[in-house]
Amino acid sequence: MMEPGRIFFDPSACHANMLFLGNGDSAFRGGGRSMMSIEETSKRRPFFSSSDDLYDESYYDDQSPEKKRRLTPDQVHMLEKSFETENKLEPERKTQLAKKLGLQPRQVAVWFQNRRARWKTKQLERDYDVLKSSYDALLSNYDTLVKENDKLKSEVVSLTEKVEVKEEEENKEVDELGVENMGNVSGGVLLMSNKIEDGLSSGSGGSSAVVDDHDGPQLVDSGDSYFPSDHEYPGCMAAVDQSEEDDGSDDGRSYFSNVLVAADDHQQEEPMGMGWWVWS
DNA sequence: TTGTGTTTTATTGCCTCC
DNA sequence: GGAGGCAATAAAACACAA
Repeated sequence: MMEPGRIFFDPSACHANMLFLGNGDSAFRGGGRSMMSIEETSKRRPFFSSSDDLYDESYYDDQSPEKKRRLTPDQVHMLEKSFETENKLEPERKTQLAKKLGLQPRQVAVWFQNRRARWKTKQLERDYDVLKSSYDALLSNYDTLVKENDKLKSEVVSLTEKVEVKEEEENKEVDELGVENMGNVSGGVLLMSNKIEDGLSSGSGGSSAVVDDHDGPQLVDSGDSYFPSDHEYPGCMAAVDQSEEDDGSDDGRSYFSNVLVAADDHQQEEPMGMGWWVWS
């Protein structure tokens, strides 16, 4: 059984690559690259007809030299390993890889180019997921805060009403006493003074006191926040923990990692000197 | 078997860097 | 101006459901 990759070491098979790819890596590049001629275009080879063909010896014997092939699993594996090490290809490494794999340098370059594009697409998907999780968490916390705020507002209204009722009762009492002690001014003043003192001392048990300062009752801040503390709503600004997804072999590097870095401590920072990744 | 969506390999044109 | 990167795209291979 001939190993699928061997076709690329076979001179006749290499001829097929040459026909399609031209004579060198830069043969098709812009500037110095020459455009593919009509004749060359017409010589495009089809890929393998099926994955079984990859291992079918007769397939290689029978097919015309123009047949374009998919890379063998071994070739892809080696390319993946190389990509994992470094996602960009210096000319020397490209030549070495091409020799090793029996491919044209141009094929290796194209494979790396396409592989980078695939990586970028995946990365964008991951970034989207992270952002969406972060957004959902923020939205949820916002709803909680709105509800809490409404609850506190209704409490304030209720307490205010109670204070007003009590004040009215006290005013009535004072008025009644004032009528009874008409002519005894000093006694009335003394009684009113005592009532006021009683009222102040009886309402000062909590951390916040309601007092009458002529402009209506107010909440006096005793140090506790009106709003729920950060302790009460932890992670309000933090993104949801992003665990490694899919095959786990890719990095969590983000195209907008700066945006999320403060929000997600768990976001993995890839060593950008091209520490590398693979997903299968 | 066939239609359809996805993946892979390769081309093209434009851009940037040296 | 050449080399190489990237986005967009073509087209064949592949996967899979009906």
